[in-house]
Amino acid sequence: MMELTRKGEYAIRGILYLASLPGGKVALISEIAGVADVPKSFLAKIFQNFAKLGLVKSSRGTGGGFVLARPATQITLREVVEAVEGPIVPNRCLVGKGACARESTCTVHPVWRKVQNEVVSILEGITLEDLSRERGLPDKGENVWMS
Amino acid sequence: MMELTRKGEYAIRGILYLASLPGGKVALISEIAGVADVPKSFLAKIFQNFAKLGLVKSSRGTGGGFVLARPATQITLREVVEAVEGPIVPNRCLVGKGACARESTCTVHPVWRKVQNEVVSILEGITLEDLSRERGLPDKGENVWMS
DNA sequence: TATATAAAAGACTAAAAAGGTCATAAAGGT
DNA sequence: ACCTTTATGACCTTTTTAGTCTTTTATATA
Repeated sequence: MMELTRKGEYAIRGILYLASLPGGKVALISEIAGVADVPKSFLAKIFQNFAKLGLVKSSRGTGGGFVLARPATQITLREVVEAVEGPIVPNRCLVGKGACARESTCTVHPVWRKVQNEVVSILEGITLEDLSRERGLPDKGENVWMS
Repeated sequence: MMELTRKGEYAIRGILYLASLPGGKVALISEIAGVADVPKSFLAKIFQNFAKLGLVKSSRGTGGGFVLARPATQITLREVVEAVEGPIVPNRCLVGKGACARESTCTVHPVWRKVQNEVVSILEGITLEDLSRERGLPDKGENVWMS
């Protein structure tokens, strides 16, 4: 249950590479695909979508490529994940008002709502910066991510 | 992302009906399917699996049918969900030791681990009893499930 | 023992989603 | 012009989802 697709993994690896680059440096899709170990034309699709959604900026021709549209501190993991996988919704019941006929009586509903809130808030709390900044060694203590 | 399948929904609705019955009362698959509004032969598969996993007990022939194998207070939503959907694993990386080559360097890893722990602990904290016992009216306050 | 009743098992299917690939077009630089 | 690089859209294969249907096996009861 709840599995990230390959597309999602690829997307994260790709954009994370971009975030690891010195600010403003553009990267070619073939470069990103190489480093992130993702089929090139598949990653291209993913990044074209990122560009549409305003997560990255693209430019064509010589010297073109991709850059983050905003600083890595201002892009959350939630945005990236939702960009590729769609909204985080553990159950059809939660997609929108009236989507589920049972809504008012269903006792499971609030449980899924809570799951949704929990997951969203975890992913919202992590930026690309957090992820591309190398973690301190485990025995140094203070691992922000493990609860 | 993270969507419960129809099978998962059906499973929950079905077993919840069983949990709502006076203890020890058997129900026919056709009865459960009717009440839970699930295609009968599909639900049959689901319940055969539940039986194998020891969530319900089945008996054939006249007077046969299905009963919960344990009291509703001792079956968690986690068990039910994992019985149909498999383990709760937000990312391939988390399925087992060595499943992911990047494991030691991947900074996203701990985030998924945390998501997994959160979700599992929410679902583990809810029993079929909690779900079949009707909730108090919303304005009575104290809704245990909404955070 | 024959019969009706119910779940168990397994084969089968259609439709959708996942996971790509490829050819061509359009834009930008030299 | 020509080369580089992204954009777009058509296409494809494999896997998963969401079932159905038939046959078999177990059980109670007349």
